[in-house]
Amino acid sequence: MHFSKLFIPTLKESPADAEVISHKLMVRAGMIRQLASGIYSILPLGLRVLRKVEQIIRDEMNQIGGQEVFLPSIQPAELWVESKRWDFYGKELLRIKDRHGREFCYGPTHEEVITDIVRREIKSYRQLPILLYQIQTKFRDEVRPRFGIMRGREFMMKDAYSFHADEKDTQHTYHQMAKAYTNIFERCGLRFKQVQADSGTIGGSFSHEFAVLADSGEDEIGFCESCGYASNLEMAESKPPSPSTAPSTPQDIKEVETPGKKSVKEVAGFLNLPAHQIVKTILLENENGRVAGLVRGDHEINLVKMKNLIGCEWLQPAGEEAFSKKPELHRGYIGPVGLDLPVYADREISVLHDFVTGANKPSAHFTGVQVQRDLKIKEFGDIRTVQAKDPCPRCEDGKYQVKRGIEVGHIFILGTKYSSAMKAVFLDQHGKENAMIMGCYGIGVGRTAAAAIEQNNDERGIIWPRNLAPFQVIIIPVNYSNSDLNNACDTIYNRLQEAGIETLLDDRSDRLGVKLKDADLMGIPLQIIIGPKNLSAGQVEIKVRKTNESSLHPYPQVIEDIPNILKDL
RNA sequence: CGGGACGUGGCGCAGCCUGGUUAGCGUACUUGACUGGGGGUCAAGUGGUCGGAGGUUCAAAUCCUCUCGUCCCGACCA
Repeated sequence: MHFSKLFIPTLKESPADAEVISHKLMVRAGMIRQLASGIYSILPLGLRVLRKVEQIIRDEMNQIGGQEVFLPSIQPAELWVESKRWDFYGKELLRIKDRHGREFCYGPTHEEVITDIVRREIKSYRQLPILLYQIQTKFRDEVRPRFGIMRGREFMMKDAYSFHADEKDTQHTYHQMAKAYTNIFERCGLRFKQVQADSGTIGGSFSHEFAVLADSGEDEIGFCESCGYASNLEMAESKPPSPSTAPSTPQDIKEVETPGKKSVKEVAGFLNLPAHQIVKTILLENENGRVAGLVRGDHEINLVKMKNLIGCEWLQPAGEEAFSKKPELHRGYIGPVGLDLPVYADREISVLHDFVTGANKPSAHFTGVQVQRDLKIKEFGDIRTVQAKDPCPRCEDGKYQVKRGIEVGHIFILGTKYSSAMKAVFLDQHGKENAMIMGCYGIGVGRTAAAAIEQNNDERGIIWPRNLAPFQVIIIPVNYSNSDLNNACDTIYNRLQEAGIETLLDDRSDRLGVKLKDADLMGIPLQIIIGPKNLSAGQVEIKVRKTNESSLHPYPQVIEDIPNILKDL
């Protein structure tokens, strides 16, 4: 392709509203433009990259027997009512009405549609399993879109769904899928981790995320270098505490005045005690009312883990009205002693002695509190968020590390959540009717491309991993109107094209500096720079974007070497 | 949804506090000349009525009210 004919509007400066590096660079490199909050137009250069990601995904999906489909993005409300998600999905579901007033939504995901298709067409265990996937635009009316294409409201996603006759077969596909995802992200040149994850709104029994390690990531990943255990921090297990020996003479419970001392830090400082001798009481609400959670003062409560412990639908911090309705509760002075609520405590609490809690009255705390003697705990469990340097739950000496990650893929086993609700059933060998077991598997296509930029860039621009690069090679003449240079460029260009190497020829009349800056910005892996002095000496310069190293090669022999040079990038 | 900020040619910004000439700068764009190995120089140009509506005033980019949009920080997700 000739640069002068392409629509690649590069920019010298980053737009003011771009925050993360991938967003800035995608806009500057002329890959995307914003239309509205979280809604982007993909320009030619951007589309080339997305197509690369898609092709890798297709390839790996097909490898494990996936069949590509293309489902409607506009979906009738009835299906969503059937799955109970019409109400449950909330405001994120973009709802629309047609001219007859019939309700539809713009699909944020496609479990309903795919389950509907499968239940109509598949009746027998003989037709199972089946794995269908699509690459398509989704719409989620996010509370807060941000980071450019990384968290858009409209975005390109690969979603796959599998249907099975039994659990074992579901798990088989799940593991194949995990392997395929690993292949995909490796081929995309990403550094990532497969981490244990919560199954979130979609529900189900087990689930992994694929997280690309990057500081701009919105997730936190806890992992152990020793044994390889890795989990989203919202699910990461903590190691059970080792039993501590109770002091022979436990302190008596005593009320102390702590005026104005509300936070753990303030109370610990005031009483001259370490933070882990303070027990925090967090007031929460779920569908059944209020509950309390207890964690050590130096720990943070983990709502996801606590929700799973309780087994409730949802769980969130109690709002302000919870305090105004219950005058006996005082913010900063709540404690579990005599608290008339179900109290769930982190396991670490069970080995504490002589600790401090709020006294449920203003400006007072209890000291010398003992678990057995003073507290009524409904259940102990792992409800705290692990921290860096915590011991690994899976091996002897490992310690947690915590890094940020971008969730680019997520795989779930859904069980029969949708198939039961929507009656997707089949007859087994014995002629008995069963609900199909389902799995679902997503990859954010644009997010994957953005994540690749987050991991591969420098002050000059993008450094595309080879397999995602919009072009493999860019030919940059110092002056394309010079006939010698022009000839050499055309020769190289034609030969590379014939060899199936995607090549961009910068035939613009701009000065060299402009062309080099753009080439660096766009991140094309290999630059071939052709100038009059080198050429008359029978040489051209080859520069590797990643290392910024350039070398002179004899022309025209160099043409034969390019494929090999590319291979090593 | 709660908290904060911003909206001035394509892009990046100044002007606003303390209303008052033709709204300014950089860049981009057009034309010409020179130049030609890292966003070059000079010259001449094109392009905005200051997000929108209402108000105050002799006079509003500037003050007030409302509104729309965008971004950032926290609870959700590919």
